[in-house]
Amino acid sequence: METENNKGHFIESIIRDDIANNKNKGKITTRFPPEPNGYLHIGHAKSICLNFNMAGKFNGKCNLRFDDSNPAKEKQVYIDSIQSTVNWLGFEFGSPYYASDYFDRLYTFALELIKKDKAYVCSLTPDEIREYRGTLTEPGKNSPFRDRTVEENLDLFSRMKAGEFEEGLHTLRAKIDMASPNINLRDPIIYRVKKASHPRTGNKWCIYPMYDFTHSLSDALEGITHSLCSLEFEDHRPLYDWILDVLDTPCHPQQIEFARLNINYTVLSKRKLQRLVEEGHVDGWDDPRLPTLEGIRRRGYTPESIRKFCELIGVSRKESRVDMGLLESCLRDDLNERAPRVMAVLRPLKIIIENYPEGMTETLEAANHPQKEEMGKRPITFSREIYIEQDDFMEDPPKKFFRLGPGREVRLRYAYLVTCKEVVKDENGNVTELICTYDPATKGGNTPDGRKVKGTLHWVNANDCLDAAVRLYDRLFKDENPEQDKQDFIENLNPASLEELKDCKLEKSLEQVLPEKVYQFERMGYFCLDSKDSTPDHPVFNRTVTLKDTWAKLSG
RNA sequence: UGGGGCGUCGUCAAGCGGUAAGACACAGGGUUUUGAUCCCUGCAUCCAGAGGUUCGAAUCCUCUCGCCCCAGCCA
Repeated sequence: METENNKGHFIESIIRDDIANNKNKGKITTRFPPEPNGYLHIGHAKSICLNFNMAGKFNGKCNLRFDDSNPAKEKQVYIDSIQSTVNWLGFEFGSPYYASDYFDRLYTFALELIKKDKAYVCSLTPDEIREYRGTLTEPGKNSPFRDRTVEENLDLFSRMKAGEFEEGLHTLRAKIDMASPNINLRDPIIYRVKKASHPRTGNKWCIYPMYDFTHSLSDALEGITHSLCSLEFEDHRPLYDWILDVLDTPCHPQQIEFARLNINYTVLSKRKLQRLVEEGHVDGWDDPRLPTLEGIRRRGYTPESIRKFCELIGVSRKESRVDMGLLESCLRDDLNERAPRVMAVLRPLKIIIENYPEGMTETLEAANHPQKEEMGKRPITFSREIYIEQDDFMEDPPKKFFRLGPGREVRLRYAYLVTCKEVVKDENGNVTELICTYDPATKGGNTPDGRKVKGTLHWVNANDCLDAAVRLYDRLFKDENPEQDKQDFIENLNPASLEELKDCKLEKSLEQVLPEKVYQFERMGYFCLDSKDSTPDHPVFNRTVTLKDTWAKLSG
């Protein structure tokens, strides 16, 4: 799949060089460090693939580590969901790691910092801290508590840990430089009091380490060699390095930043996704319209297609917005290979074949995949009454329309050639039924006389089919970039992102299928059983993705 | 008008001083019992702009322009 001399993206180049120079003894260890405060989305998939693939490619290891240092936002459900999602994507991580498992060691590191006079307990209020921090263009000023003695700091910090102080009264701050042009270096807070119960450590702690402190040290403790993160952490790298330089740590991982993923016609920020769910614009975190991995999975996306997508988009430092069409293309590519073909009529129009014997039923053979004989064949039944797609008939068709019309002949896939003899309408002039004739010589859809038929339609036997509901999904937003400032992205929601068809007729073989198994409804797209709302009595199918549709493009 | 980044085809993205890969999209054509798949073909004389260095620059230098990130006791 990849050429031998392909050097890969810039991170891969760095890793190759490091291995060539025997840095870290030639070992590679990466990590995927989600905070368990939400569900994973396709943007996380990029990071997951990057980290696991780099480790895999160079005989290394990738840790799944929960960055759980803020109990106010984190929950066990997210921890569970994240693990199963990473596994579903196809990556093995053994047992997960938790930053919370390092709380004791992190506390000891904080003590070390204090003893080295590189940290102090600050008793400014939150407002004062902000004030003292300065602005983007003005330097900050030193906290009046900056010169507390080591003893005093040790005492105060241990009392913070003991729970003697309420939230907001004291913080532990790194003593760096209040005049630094990099705001992250203006004595960043590294510990705060938070009297919250933690999903894993319960009430053991009432002080919790901040991200920069936790992350750099967790990386070092795990022997991470390459700490890959997104661009917005670039400004944090000096702090990451400062912490690891000042403290006596097992190693000093290299932080490398890359651009996070953006995709058009959707949003990929936890906050925005959360709003969509909480305000009820979608039906939960696993709504098939959402770019969450649980949503995408329910929709019918395969892990393989997501991994392929992540490979194709590349890794760079340029902020970009990838075309949703590429994701869909990866999906179709994969589904085209593995999805069995089947026939289903979504908007039924009844056809009566007047010269076909009443009460007769024939069993015909249909291929499960036109290009893959090994996928076998299945029986389908045919009778006097069948359904075809409403869109496959036009009373007054344009010349380029080669489906059914009055007097026209088409092929019913795997069955017979039929000709439309009569159009039956109701009192409002709506077409309700078609009377056709069939040519017995064309069984199987063959034309022994060699005559050409342009159109081949899918159909379902009216006397031997399954009733089902089918959900047609479209993009969630109308605009390519729903996050444009000025307007609220909610206003950009596509009102037609979900259309539910309730009177669909499916071929009988679909009777006992499992969710996540995707089928191609020939000429209609790829579909799978919904994992949540489907019941044996009332099956519900989701449209995973449409087929490429040249005709739709031509006909507007 | 503080600091840190980024600007190569419509969208991603290779390229690392030797004369613009690839993918998606798009446009033509062929095959086809899915207007699907598959198969051909085309698609940046040009790399944000302007100067400069060089035999030679998207690649080096200078300046200009544009966009993104940072002032949570979030990560």
